[in-house]
Amino acid sequence: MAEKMDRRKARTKQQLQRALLALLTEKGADTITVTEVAERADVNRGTFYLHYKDVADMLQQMKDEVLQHLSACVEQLDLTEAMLFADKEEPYPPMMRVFEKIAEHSEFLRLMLGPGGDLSFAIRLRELMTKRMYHNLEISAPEKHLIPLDFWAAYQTSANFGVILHWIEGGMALPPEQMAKIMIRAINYGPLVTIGIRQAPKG
Amino acid sequence: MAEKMDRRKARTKQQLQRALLALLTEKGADTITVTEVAERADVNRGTFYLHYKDVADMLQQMKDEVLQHLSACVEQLDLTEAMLFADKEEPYPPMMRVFEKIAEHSEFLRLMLGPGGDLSFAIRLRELMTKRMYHNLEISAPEKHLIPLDFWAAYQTSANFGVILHWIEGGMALPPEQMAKIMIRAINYGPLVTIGIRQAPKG
DNA sequence: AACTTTAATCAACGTAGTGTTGATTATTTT
DNA sequence: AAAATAATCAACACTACGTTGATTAAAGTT
Repeated sequence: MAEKMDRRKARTKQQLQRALLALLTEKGADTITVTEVAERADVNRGTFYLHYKDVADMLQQMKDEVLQHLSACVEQLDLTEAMLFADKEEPYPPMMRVFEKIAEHSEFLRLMLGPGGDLSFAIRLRELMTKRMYHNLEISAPEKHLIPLDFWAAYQTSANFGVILHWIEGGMALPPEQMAKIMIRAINYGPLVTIGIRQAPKG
Repeated sequence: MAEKMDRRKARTKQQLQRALLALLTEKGADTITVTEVAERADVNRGTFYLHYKDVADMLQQMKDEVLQHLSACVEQLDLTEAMLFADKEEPYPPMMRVFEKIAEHSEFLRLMLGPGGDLSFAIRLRELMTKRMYHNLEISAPEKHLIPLDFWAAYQTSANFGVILHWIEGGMALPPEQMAKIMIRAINYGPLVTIGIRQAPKG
């Protein structure tokens, strides 16, 4: 996947990415020009086109990379396993690793998920986060209920995503370990109880 | 708030808005030019500048208008009142009016909340939807709990917003009446139970 | 209906960013 | 040391921008 890259190519690509990141903290993605990125990166404008088609393409590639990284972590999650940890009052390790990865890309994620961010990216990330978490539960969920199943899923997935968003927006004040705990609890003590998949905790 | 407008001014403004809406269904907002909007609206390019600063400004004004309309509806909500209707199995009328207003602006909302939409707008809408719903509850919420209060709020508000998003994304298949029911149930039978603000329903 | 005010049109202008080209220089790999 | 690859630079035509001033059309006003 990652072929060896010419040192020069890798270096200028990094310069360009840093430049774009810096510009994103200053102004909206829409208003950033190739000229600006190149100037900021101290690179000839023509050089930019040796790497990317335009600014939008560059951003897209960066998004894809981050999602790729996060995806690998999320793949490791197993909700059934996670529930055991919730009862033991311990953070579920794979969940911790997810939050650590998020923290690793904090700057980029904060930009892409805040106002001025990219809704398409947020939607993809939400799907990534929740698809795997619930794909094995859907079968066992009851057919008829107070709320249609698809709406229940929307409720649940958005809720979990909202917790993550809140963490990112708040500058990731809490450590990944505590976030893992909170997340598991949210999943465990949330509407899962209501919908009857899981027994209510004693409290 | 709405002063009488010269017929011409109102007419061309409408033409421009229709043109922008049409273009938004075809391509990303970033790539839409003043020239395109003017051409599509069958209006001189210079005329555009008599109404808006640029395309971004035009979109912003349209967003503000829609949010203004929705805000008026949401103002009418009272969560305490709403809970009574949940028990009675009836849709809470002010909630219905909210969903009717959403349906009224369905085209625009679908565009702004889907991929390619505007995250800033989504965030503002989420805040609008949920701020009023929980502002009176926060006081009565317990201090210490399994999940920090701000994370619980993030969970809850995102969850509710997710339900609305799901409805919009799905083409608003269910009628506002049924959505009002679902929404109230989600609020009522959700983690409110868990956090102890409300007694668990008998089921 | 005549008058006045306001909008929209049109052509033209300099400006800025775009995407590409070909020739040249610098760096890395082999 | 030689070959291959990247980055630089200047120049190009092109497109959209935002603004201007003069003109025409349509609305509101008395």
